[in-house]
Amino acid sequence: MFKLFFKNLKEKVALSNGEKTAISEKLKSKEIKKGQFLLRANEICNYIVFIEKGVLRTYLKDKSGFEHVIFFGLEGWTSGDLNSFMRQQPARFYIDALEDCELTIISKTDHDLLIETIPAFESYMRILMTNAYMASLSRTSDLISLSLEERYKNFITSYPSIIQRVPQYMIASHLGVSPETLSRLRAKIVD
Amino acid sequence: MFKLFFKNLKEKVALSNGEKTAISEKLKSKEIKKGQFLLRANEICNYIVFIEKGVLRTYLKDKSGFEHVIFFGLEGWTSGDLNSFMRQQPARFYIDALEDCELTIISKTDHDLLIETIPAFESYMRILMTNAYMASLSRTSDLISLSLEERYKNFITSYPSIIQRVPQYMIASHLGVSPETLSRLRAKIVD
DNA sequence: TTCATTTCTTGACAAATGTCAACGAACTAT
DNA sequence: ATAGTTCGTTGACATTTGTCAAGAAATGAA
Repeated sequence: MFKLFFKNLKEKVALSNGEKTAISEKLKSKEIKKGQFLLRANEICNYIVFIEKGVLRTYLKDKSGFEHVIFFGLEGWTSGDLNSFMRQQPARFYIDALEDCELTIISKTDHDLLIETIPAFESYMRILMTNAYMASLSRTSDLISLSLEERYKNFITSYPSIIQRVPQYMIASHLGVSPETLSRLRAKIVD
Repeated sequence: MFKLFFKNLKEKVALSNGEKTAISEKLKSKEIKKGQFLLRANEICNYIVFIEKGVLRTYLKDKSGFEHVIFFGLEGWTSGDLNSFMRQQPARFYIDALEDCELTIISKTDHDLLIETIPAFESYMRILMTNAYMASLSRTSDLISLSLEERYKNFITSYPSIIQRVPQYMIASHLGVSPETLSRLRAKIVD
């Protein structure tokens, strides 16, 4: 139970047995099937999730109803609408399962409690947020400064497993272009 | 000294006088003049900075030498190449002053020490990183899902003071378009 | 003020990407 | 295996944005 979560946690912070137990008591497991939603826009995001198994997609809809993928979550990653979770405000994102998923989840109440009572947990969250921020900045930098071809090649080499597990039109959306444009790029690259 | 920094800090975490003094001892002030660089790509980012006064610009150069603005920092914001700072690796970003700046700075060594010895400081950094991540995600979402016109209007209403203090071609770069395109958009909006 | 520099605008054209539609391939459920 | 659905590719054309060049406007320095 929570196996990958604790593996990840222990890679980032030192943890006594007592702390591990205390954290453990606040965690819950949740399964969702392919196609099901973990969260929809305008709902309140009640927990952050750690992905033990499966693939989650986070996306938003623009005012024309078009979906834009914000990110994919694989085993070992965390997911959730952080803004909604932290501020308990309506979510901007939808999160659904692209494969059957096993998740470890922490509610807002328990998150706040663990932050206050277990310094190692606050350290963990700080490191998680710092890494997430750096990754997000890198994404923005790529979006703004690289050509589509460069972004696509980066993506393939950085996340080869996502390519295997996610339909191409969602990859296109994550790269910020239409499915047709990505398809044509791929045809061009083969030459 | 460090006035705005402590104001900001105290808004986010409770702080005893002893803690304030301990943090205070690790801070330094730095001034840089308009046009000077705080950091260049490939250098190591040795400190994170808190802006007491002035405007900083963070940007990167693509392989053609074109500059792309990642963000602007105003009074009350923090800046630095976080990835370079945290991992002590070569920076991807340039940071320069668009106005004369007064900065409060923390070195990597002192940052690490404060994180380890003062829980309130780690809380502060966690909150800072969480907010930065949420802001970055929001930027990515906007970039990927909004039209240029929507992004520009958002920018104007969210950061009216930046419009006053920063040349338009840098705003264009931040929005991810050429100066000419933004100029034409503005001409269109006037109608 | 006056000159030099930087910034902004505008036009003409090129390149990249989007949109719509058709079709075929791949996948799924029965 | 088959029928229905989803996904990927391709073509034709529209739209958006970029590029290059020229000149106007704004800014800053002497």
